[in-house]
Amino acid sequence: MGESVLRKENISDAVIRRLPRYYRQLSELRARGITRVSSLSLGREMGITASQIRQDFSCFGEFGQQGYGYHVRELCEEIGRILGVDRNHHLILVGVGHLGHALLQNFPFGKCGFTVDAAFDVAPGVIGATVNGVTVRGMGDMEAWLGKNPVDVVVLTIPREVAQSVADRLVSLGVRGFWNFTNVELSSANPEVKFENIHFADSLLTLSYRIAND
Amino acid sequence: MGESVLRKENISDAVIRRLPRYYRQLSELRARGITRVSSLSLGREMGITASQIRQDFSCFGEFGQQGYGYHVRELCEEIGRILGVDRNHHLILVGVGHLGHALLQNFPFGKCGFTVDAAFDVAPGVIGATVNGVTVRGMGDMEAWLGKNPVDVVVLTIPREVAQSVADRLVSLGVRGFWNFTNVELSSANPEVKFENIHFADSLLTLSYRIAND
DNA sequence: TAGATTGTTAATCGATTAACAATC
DNA sequence: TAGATTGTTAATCGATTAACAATC
Repeated sequence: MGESVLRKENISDAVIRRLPRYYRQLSELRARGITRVSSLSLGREMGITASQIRQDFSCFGEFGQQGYGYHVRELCEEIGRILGVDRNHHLILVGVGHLGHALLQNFPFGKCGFTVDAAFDVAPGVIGATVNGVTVRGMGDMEAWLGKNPVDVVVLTIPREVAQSVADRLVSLGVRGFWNFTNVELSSANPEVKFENIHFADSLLTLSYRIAND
Repeated sequence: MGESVLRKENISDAVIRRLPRYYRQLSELRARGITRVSSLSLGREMGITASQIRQDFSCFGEFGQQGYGYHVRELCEEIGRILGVDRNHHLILVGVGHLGHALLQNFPFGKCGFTVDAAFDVAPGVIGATVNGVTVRGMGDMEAWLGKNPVDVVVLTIPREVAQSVADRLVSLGVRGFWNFTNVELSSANPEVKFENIHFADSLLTLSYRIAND
């Protein structure tokens, strides 16, 4: 028990997307001082079957104990490790507009295991500024800066028109992960490069559909 | 052909979530001046099988023509109607912090079919201000204001601690749709109430997982 | 020990893909 | 007409749920 090695070859996207929810729920149980949880009770709280929870966890190891359930802190830390919360990834943000600014100010990058090393923008007005401890640099400095400071992920909060070209440029500089807030589908010839999209408009439109239909 | 009535009883969530992507892609084809598209070519551009595209569309009507394919403008408008882009929904935003501010400034609510009627906050500093044409009111005014101005959707950009209680309050005032940016799972006893979540942290954590694993 | 609950195997369900007759 | 492509039915694939032996 307790080995956080990958046991299954192909973890489905559906499973991966449930992991952060487990992590959140377990963190909350922890905060509430609860030390033990069964798949049944966790499932009830999350609206998920106990079966699914056990199946999901079994992709990554054996974290429970028959007759007892799961130790909340251990399971929470285990899932945190699976998600990479302890890896101290490095990240930069490109595009310090309203949204980029809001993320720099509010978003708990640290809690997700990320350190924000820099921000970049084209507007002379913001270049040189410091937002929540992060220095804003000119986009022209990206090559030199990334040469010395490799990063794992780039947050893209730039206009959609330039998203793909900026992404291409960053891929050529070694970036392999993009947190994409532009409402376009980005792609790369290199399959190692991962894109995670936050499509605001898509999200609101599904809500629009649902309030009018089901 | 061309009837945008619901033909299937239960449209799966997966289908609904693909609709905005179709809408985006078709809008782009339109902007590029392309008038005709087949399920095969649309699928190639989107990384989806032609079969799936035809299955998806057939949930809502018969929009194509054998031997020809789909008329881009018609199909785009049809999907826009399905998503409710033409319904002129009304919306308010609650929580005018950095993120709320950014959404008010940047997000194209109008293109999604929404009119922003007001914003609310607790901070005396922002109450009375106008952000991108939207007046910020005190949360104490919500009851009176919503009594006179019913809305379809509330954007929640408030601290997570107060999210559920504010949502409850709004549900009791007749709100049936929430665009939830707080990183908590909200719920309502009323199954008519829909929650659409944007979980930033969950999204970044799945990216964190993927850059380290597959 | 008896009861509880796991991890896993088997059964079910639903979603995706393939195939094809209909027809523009 | 011949070629292309639809909408739909059938086949396949994968994900969820149920069942249960193992065991704490």
